[in-house]
Amino acid sequence: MYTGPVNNATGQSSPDAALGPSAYIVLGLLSQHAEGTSYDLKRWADESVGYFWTFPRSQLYAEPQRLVLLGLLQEVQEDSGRRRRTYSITPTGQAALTQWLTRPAGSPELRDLGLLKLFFSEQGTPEGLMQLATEQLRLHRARLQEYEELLVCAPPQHSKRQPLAMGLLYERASIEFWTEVCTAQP
Amino acid sequence: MYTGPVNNATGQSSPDAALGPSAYIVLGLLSQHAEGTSYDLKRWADESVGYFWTFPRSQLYAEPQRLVLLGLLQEVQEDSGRRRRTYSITPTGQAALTQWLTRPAGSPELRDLGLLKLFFSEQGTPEGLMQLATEQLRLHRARLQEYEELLVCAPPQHSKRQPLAMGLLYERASIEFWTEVCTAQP
DNA sequence: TACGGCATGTAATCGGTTACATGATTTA
DNA sequence: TAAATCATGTAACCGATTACATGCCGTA
Repeated sequence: MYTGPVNNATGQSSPDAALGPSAYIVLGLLSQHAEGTSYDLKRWADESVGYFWTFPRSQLYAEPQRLVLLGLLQEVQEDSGRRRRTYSITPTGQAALTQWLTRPAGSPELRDLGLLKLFFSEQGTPEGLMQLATEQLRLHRARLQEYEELLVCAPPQHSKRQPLAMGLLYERASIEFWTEVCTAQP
Repeated sequence: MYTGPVNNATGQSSPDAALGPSAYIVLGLLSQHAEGTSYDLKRWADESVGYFWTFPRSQLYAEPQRLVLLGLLQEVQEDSGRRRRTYSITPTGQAALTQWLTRPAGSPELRDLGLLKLFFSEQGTPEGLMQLATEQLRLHRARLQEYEELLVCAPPQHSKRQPLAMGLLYERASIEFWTEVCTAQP
């Protein structure tokens, strides 16, 4: 039985309690690079986290605005021309970022559309299944090659090379898997 | 037992091109099992696709409603007691499902919060990083064990065992990876 | 100077998540 | 029969995606 509304909030919410991952991507990128516009963020993301975590460009316009309102970012807007906004991280923002790093990350999911289709593949034709498998093989092979090239010129820091290493392991596993799917077809 | 009215839609057959993955999960599950309530869907999902693609329970109330409006599902509501809704797939829905299967799935993403934190781990402490790595190791090991047990009693069809096989590969790769992260720390 | 591509932003919409709420059934 | 648990639904909010627009700049 429900005994009434539980409202234990004092109206003073912990500032960064419920930020999404993309908020921390913005904070993280602005912590590495001193400052940047939404467009800069887009470029930085595309060649780093973008390889395993993507989102549309418009997020990088909306998200910083929210973070400014929360005091985690500081914004400077040109007063002429394009009036573009340049963001930088505040001490509060930096604190929120490092505090986020200490919280557990939880269990990741594969969330793979290809696997989903495979799971329901009985509803389709064997040819369709084969198409799916060969498409996935092609994509994973391309990804793998891309990663191998990236690894050559990747920055020396562990934190930047390691995710790439996981990418390699994942792509190789995927290639093994879809190859197996291909050959297991009657 | 089910005496309620059939809620049928205007069946506008305009392109279903823009349905999200969860729509197809619902369609797929209702294609395998003849019919079911939202709660049934939840149970089926939890013990099948739920291992690599999760979503909150409330989705399984909202999504079928949308699909009924589109004419892809048929709904029968009890007229007494809980007035619960039982859904079944229509021929149109079945067609939408099989057609979805033929469309390319695209490149999957890791979208792993742990990797994200690792990527930004320079902003934190070495101890925090070690915590992250050991947490991830623990979670992946638990997942791996779960999958191995599932494999024993999994249904014989390829389409159901194969995603599990990918799960095994992924978990093993992840364990290898986070172990390496642990030992690479100074 | 016209054009194409790079850069920059907003609005509308919708799916997904969280929180709220209650009915029905089993069990202590 | 009270309590716990299973089962079922709705509402509000918000992040994320899509679509819409337009400004600036290098170069042909």
